[in-house]
Order: sequence, then C-alpha cells, then structure tokens
Amino acid sequence: MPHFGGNSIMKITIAEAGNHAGKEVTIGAWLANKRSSGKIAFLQLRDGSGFIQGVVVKSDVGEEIFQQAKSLTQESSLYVTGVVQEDSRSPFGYELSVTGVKVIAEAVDYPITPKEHGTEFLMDHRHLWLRSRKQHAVMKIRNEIIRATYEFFNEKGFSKVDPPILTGSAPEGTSELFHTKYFDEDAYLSQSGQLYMEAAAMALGKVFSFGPTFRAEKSKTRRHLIEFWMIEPEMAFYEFEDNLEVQEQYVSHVVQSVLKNCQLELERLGRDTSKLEHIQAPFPRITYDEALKFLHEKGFDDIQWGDDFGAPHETAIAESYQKPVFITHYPTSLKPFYMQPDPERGDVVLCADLIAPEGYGEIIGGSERIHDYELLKQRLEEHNLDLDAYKWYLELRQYGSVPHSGFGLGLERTVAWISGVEHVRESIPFPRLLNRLYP
RNA sequence: UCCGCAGUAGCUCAGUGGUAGAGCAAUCGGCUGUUAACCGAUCGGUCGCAAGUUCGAGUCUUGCCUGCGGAGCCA
Repeated sequence: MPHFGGNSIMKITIAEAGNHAGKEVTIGAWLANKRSSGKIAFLQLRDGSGFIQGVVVKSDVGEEIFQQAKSLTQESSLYVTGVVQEDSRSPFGYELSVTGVKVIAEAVDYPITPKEHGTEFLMDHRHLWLRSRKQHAVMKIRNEIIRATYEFFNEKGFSKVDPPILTGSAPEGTSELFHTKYFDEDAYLSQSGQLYMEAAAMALGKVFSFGPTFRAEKSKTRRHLIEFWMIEPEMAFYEFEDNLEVQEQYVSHVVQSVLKNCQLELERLGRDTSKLEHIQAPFPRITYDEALKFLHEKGFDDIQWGDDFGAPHETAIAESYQKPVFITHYPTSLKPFYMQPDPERGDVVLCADLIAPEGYGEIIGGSERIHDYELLKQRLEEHNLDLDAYKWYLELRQYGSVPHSGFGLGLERTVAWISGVEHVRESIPFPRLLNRLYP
C-alpha cells in the first residue's frame, strides 16, 4: 500500500494540479461519479476547487486497490493519491493516474443520482445539490461578481458601509415588510439600506453596501426571492447623469471580470458568452415616454401614460437592445417619495431602471435623491408618512444638504443573467421562496 | 391572491374503466479510455389525502393538501 498524507507526498487541491504535472500527490476529494470496466476504472473527483478524473488501471495498482476503487460509492469522501498527468482528453487538461485510495467516510445511497431530477426534489436537497457541477459553477460566478464589486468600488474610492438590518420604520411604503419584535417595540427586517446609505454618503462621500434584504411579497416568478442580496452605492455630489455612468461602468466591469475569471464555469453552464462580450459601457437610454411610444408601436394597447411597465413590456423593450438598457424619467406617481423631480418637467423624476437583456428583468433601480428640505417634507406628507420616524432623514437636508444619487443592484438577478440560469432560486445558496424556508 | 398544469417504485416518467409498467439508482455478474458509459440479472408500489359513481377506479366526479409555470408587486 502507498502512504497517505505522509511527509513525502504533497497534499494539494485539484485547482493546483497543473503545477504538479508528473508528480505524485494526494487530493482530499469526494467521488462525484465513477465508471468502470473489468480492468480500468474512472473516478470523477471533486474537492470544491475543481473537478478532475482519476484513472485506476488494474494492471498498475493490483487486484486489491482496483476492487476497492470499483466498489466506491457516490459522494464518499476520499484521500486519493496519484500522479498528475497532462491529458488532452480531459476538459480540465489534467488527469490523476491513481496509485492509492483511502476512504475517509463512505456515503450510502446518495439521493442525487447522475440522472435528471425535478425542481422540488432538488430544492429539498439543496444542501447536497450545491455539490453538483452546475450549481458549483453558479456559486463560483456569484463569488466572482461579489469580488469584482468590491474591486470596482474600492478602486473608485468608495467605502463599504453596513446599514442596519433591523429597522424601526419602512424605507418605502410600497412593499410588504417582515414584522418582528424589538423587545417591546415593533421592528421590521430591512428591505433596503438606502436611507442609511444617504446618511453615510454625507459622512464618507462615496459609499456602497452589500447585504441581505427582505420582502414579504407573495411573488412567485423566476425573478423573485423573499430574501435577496443588494449592492447599494450612494454618492454625494453625483447628479442624475453621473449616477448612470457609475452604473454602466460597474455592470460592465462585473461582466468582463466573470468572462475573464470564470471561463470553465461559463462553459460548464453552456452560457453563450458572445452575448456577454459586448456588455461594455455606455448602455442605451430611453425615457419612459419613448418606451411607451415604442410599446404602442409594437401593439401593446393595454398601457397608457402613468401605468407601470409589466414583465412583458420590459422584455419587449430589452429585446430590442444587445446591452442592458436604462429606462429613465418615470412618472412621479409610480416612484417612491425621495426621488428628485426633473427640473424641466414636474411630472417625472430623475430615475432610471436598468433592464437586463434576455428577459432577466430589472437588475438596477436608482435615482437622484431630493436634497431640498421643504420639498422632501412635502413629499413625506403627501405619502402619509410619519414625520417623526423620518426626522433623522430630513435632518440630512438641514445640515449641509448636497445633490446626491444612488442605486440598488439585485445580486441574484445579476448572477442569473450572467450565468444564464433560468430562475433566481439557483443563483443563491439557500433560496427563501414563497413556500420554502428549508433547508 | 388570481389563471393554468401536475402528484404512480429512492429519482424521472408511461399507463384514459378490466392482472401495476419502463429507464435510472441500489445489489450481483461481464467489459482496458469511459464522459448521464455500456450489456445481462435481481430488488423495488398505501397510484398525494378523503368521499362518491361503477360489477370493477391509477383512470370518471367533488373537496382538500402539496408542488410547478405565469400574472400582479418589486431588485
């Protein structure tokens, strides 16, 4: 028997295999799948860093090790020792010529077999489903998007600021909030950190947040989660147009980073990368009025000025562009109280939604914020909001108010779009859905 | 909440009123380059739950439960 984990054989990860070609190494791994014949066996190994095939040849390892390899069960954990071989037949470029296998823990009757499964079954086994090649690839892309986000904002001089998750008042009156108790008081789970980020921008200039948000909406579509993650930048002295430029640069940077650093993952997902390659700033912009005219020309007669766009409308608009498209200057009545009116037209606000291509819907909502104290107070009253609860927010306009803008990007929709997965439930490790709180 | 579809073996499904089926998984055997490997055999069932129609219900009717797809709302 060969030795395992001893001093003479280096323990490496699969991702590092290319640096050890021709050398004998040990890999801690799980058995994703296996195939075998009378005299050769193929072990599909994964260790989180990647996937590699182990080849066990009976005439090389002898009867005992060969029989052991043949009897391994799916998802058993192993220390596999072997020689790293460059091999053009492997999509990864390398194989492991196995010299020995040590079982750490045997897995009996792993539920997710290498065949097709339904959504309910896979979601019930989400804790195991994450191990599959496709889900692994989506999680790696999610991680790359997060990494590229920090990189982008750090390079641009932003500071990361963390708004609270437990809040006493509703940032927006529209969405349903999760209610909880804060000792004897009522409290709500945050559905946006924006108002706090505005305060932070007055302290630190350019800031961004990255955290979970909660919407108790009975939404049941491929674009909705109950708990999802948002990136919310807020910038002092940035006006409407400055805001759009940050957004298109940020989204472009994220897409290009994934293209550069996640090639294997995109390939494994079968993503058509040609549709991502030209995602470069600037992005097209159309106003709400222009979008409405376009929709009427397309034959949508179910919508008139002052109505919000539905999913079919957004998709129709997105389909006529190769890039994400900004829809700007929505009617004031459709948008939250804090958005700055267009100085040339009081009935629309300086806002923009960014609609992703290929039917993934709105990935960003943003606007210039009202910085005039009297106007903001008036809007709060118009929306029947409690002035006491918003006292601190109004004070931002009393002490050195400046023009400022910001936006919120929905991480899961962005992951789903870039990965090309159909549903946002696959773009977060443990999705919280209308009828699912477990696992 | 509304509209539509579905629930049969561990998984994916076929079975439209007359003996409960297939592929995969599992178990055993065969196979020296497999890529959801393949070939042979074995094992595997409260047909979502309840009531009804019928000589007879997986199949038809009603109610309920669960899930999926979409809508509204939103990122």
